[in-house]
Amino acid sequence: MTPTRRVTSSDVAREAGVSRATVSYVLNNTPRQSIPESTRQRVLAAAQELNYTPHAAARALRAGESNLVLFINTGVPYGVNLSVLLDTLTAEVSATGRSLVIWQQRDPADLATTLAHLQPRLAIALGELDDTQRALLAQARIPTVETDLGRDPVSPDVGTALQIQHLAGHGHRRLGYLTTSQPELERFTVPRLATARSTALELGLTRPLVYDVGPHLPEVSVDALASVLRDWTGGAEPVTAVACYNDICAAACIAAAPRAGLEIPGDLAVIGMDDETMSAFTRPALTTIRLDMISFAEHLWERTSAALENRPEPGLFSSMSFTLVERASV
Amino acid sequence: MTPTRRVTSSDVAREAGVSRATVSYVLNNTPRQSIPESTRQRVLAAAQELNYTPHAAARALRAGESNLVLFINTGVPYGVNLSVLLDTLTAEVSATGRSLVIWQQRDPADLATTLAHLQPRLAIALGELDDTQRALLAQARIPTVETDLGRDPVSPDVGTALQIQHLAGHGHRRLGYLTTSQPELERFTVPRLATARSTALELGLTRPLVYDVGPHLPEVSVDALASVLRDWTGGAEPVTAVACYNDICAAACIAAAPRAGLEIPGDLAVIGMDDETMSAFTRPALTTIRLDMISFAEHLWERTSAALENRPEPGLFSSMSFTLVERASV
DNA sequence: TTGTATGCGTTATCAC
DNA sequence: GTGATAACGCATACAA
Repeated sequence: MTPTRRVTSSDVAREAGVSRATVSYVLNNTPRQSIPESTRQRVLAAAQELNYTPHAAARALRAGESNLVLFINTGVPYGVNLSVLLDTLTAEVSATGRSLVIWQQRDPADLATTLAHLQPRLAIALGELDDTQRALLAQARIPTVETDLGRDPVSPDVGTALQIQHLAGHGHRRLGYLTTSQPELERFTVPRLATARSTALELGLTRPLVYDVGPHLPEVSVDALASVLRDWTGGAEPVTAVACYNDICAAACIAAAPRAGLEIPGDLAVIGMDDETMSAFTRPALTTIRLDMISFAEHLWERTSAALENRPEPGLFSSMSFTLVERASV
Repeated sequence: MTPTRRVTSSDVAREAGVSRATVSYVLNNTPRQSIPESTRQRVLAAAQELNYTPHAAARALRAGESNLVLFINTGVPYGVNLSVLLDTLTAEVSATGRSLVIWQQRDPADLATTLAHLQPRLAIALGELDDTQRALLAQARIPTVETDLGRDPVSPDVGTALQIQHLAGHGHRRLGYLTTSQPELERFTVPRLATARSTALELGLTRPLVYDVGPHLPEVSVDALASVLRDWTGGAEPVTAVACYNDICAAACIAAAPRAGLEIPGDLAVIGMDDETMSAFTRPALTTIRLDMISFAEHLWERTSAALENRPEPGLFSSMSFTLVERASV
């Protein structure tokens, strides 16, 4: 492991017997500059031979901007959906010669350091930024797109609407809704609950009963949930179906039902959201809503690169990308 | 949005009535240079006022190295575990004044571009790199730590061993093992299977029967699995317990059992791995192995920063960090 | 084709 | 002790 110096464009220039300027022109295919083929080949060969890679920092310094796109995850827990989003976005961004880089937020205040280290050209925030962070990004003049998972800020919440419509389509009039109070998820839970309510209203259903399973999804008490289900289904006007914030809530609900003496879907229908991998293996298998994350990622990048190039914003995210996954719980 | 120029150290110097050198000395607390308090205050005030942030690229160019630590995810799907690992590692790294940045690998060949853009000081790879990638990192002289999720390359695979021991402790002598052939997961599946076999051997159990549920976890056929379970449990020497590569396989197994006329845990015990969130809500609730990802992340960073500072490698990852989560499926 | 200036922060060296 | 000058790191693009 000899501590060899970095290969710079000077090395290539010397090797090829030309100036550094020429090296730069050849390697960047500068259009305004014609280079004879023979020289070009010599330079290319030298670069190849020495395994030359331009120094990113120097390039960024000179260009005044970097090639990085920063993805800020404010705390949305990872699942298949986020996984696919990140995958697709990464490919999309790298196709433009840039790199997508993900930053997992712990302390919002650390954003300053991260920005200073990275100097991204662009930022995509999943979840909600606070005002200090927005100011920071604005001050650094980094165009930023804030987004929800599968929801364009201006698009309607099609997923939740689909849940309610599906239940109504099966004749259910009195619904329950399971939500969570996990703080990082507020940005998602609040609008989903609102959509559930308004869709039920539009469809002429009664106002859904709501239960908050608590702030920590892995620790949902199945017994407490069972007793809620008993209450909901026991009265004069029993709830016959439950829509859930996500598949984890739904799985808990499916686990709780038998303890309340309820059979699914006979006594109680349950619909989830997100189509997590394990949802295919609950008993009965969970009916849920799947979002085509690939097209959402493409839409998101469309919006982002529009911001980058001062193009007009693209239209709404297509509602066709939400599909009902019909299994056995409704 | 006035296209104001960036604030540079020259601006601060002018504002404070000193030279750029002095600004640098003050802002970096350079030990070899004494600065009187009055000057220091003036510089600090000016920097504050102008909201000065040093240009990362310029600094990196000068220093010859960046403050970035690159986390390369070669394709491990996101779940709670990875989520916690990333969270913890991010905090750990940022405590040292660096930034952890995550790169989701799509095309292994894109690593070259990413490295060129980022010039990370250090790399941590989750999953297996190919030789081209290793060469690339070596050539760029970026110290790299390759790792598995929860398994130090030199530590024994305690998790899988625990699974088998737990089943043996409950009197099971004939085991089945469920694995997957998803290519990105090979790095995990192969050693786990090997450990399952060797542990069974050590414990005097019969050699486990193995079934591969296929390359794509979300599409496991529950029916096919049910028929395998029938085979396994039907012979003269029936399998009485199944250990699974992960909780998803285990959930599929729990879903398949009733179709094979098997009751869990009465006729067949099932144990998973990873303690996914939904595992608490299967029926019966899944017994599984949890890894304390926080301590694993700390260990990983320990190892990584040792590589960085040429300190000796720390010891093995403590096996105490694996715990059995006893629920109802064994 | 090439010399040279430019972008920005850091630090060795030197002057007061 | 205090602070300024100047050179350096590397790639790029204009003028010659």
